[in-house]
Amino acid sequence: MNPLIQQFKKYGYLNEVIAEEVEKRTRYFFKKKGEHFLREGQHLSSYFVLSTGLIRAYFLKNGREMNSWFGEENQIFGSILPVYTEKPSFENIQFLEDSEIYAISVDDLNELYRIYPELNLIGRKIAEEVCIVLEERIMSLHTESAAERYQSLIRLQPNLINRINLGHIASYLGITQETLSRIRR
Amino acid sequence: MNPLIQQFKKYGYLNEVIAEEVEKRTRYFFKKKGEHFLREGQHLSSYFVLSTGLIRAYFLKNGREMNSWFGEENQIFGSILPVYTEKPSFENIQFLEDSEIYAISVDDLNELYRIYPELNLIGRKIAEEVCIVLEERIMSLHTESAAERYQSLIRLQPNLINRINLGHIASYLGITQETLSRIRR
DNA sequence: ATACGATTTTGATATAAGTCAAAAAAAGCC
DNA sequence: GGCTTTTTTTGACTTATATCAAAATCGTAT
Repeated sequence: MNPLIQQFKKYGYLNEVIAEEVEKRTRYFFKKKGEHFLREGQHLSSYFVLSTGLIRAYFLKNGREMNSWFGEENQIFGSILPVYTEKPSFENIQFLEDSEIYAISVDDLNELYRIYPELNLIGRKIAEEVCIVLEERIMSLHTESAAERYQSLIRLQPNLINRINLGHIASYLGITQETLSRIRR
Repeated sequence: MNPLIQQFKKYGYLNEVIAEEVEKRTRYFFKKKGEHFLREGQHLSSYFVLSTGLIRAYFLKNGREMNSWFGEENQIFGSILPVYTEKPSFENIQFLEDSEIYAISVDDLNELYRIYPELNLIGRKIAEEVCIVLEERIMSLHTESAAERYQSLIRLQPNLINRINLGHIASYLGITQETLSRIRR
């Protein structure tokens, strides 16, 4: 059973028939550190899971890279936004470590939603859980100082601190790396 | 057909049977300006729509009110978070104008999801659309200056500026009202 | 061990936004 | 219309964080 199906099963019952259909449409990739999964402008939406590795999503703002999120092993994530807006993605997705990735395209997934409507239960719960994560991030950006945001990150994703360099973390927090260095001290 | 059902129908097909069941479970309220719909600590999750009126969600941070969002007519919104975390809501919801509100409790909705699994399609699309709105807010808080965030608000919800006082808007933007007053000038 | 590039820290200064206090303007109310 | 309360603006000063420059440290390949 591939890791993507394992993730789906966390959110609701997935019968054998549907699991088999997801399996058929799942693609496996091995990518080396530094490679990109998605580049800005490509319109390749998908949900995916890493069995090993680490990933970041970033976009360009005034020519500067800004990290929007990091992903570790056994979390489900994806770029959903472009699917609905029909705009090309402004998001870049890059591997920060050698990674094994299992992905299903949103086109394939939409086909499965159509054929097996009960799969929408899982899709709904995933989206609702994403909402909660996004709300926490909003709270953090809205109300916390730079130092507090750093503490929140440590609380929510403690492993990241040891796997990701200071510049990337600072950009995720919306501060400069000099400021983060001073906070750490 | 109540406004809540109208909103649901924007996201996908809703047959007569299900629409009737939603109708039965919809509650109507009239609330005067200043009244609360939800207060912190109450665990009454629901989706709702205003046919007339204006609403704000806020929470307390160091004894100070911080606005997290505003809602106008014919938008669907709700406090979903507490349902999943099983924690009491930290969110307060208050009417900024006399309002007519149509609400369905999340308990009722979950019952309908169970009986009519095809309703999950609509639930999924609503949650996915909420994700997009939240992502825009994150981008704004993450990358923009106070003045730019004010411009973004004007772009996304232009009516609010005329209906909501400066203090509330400043708190939503994460700045003081003195700063917003200076930005406006 | 040495040397190289990448990453992190430190220092000096600049800027955006906050704080506190008060005045001005607008909105409600009898 | 005049009075009170709320909202918005203005001013002086403070603080958090950014910027620019340089030094120190770390990681890794030779």
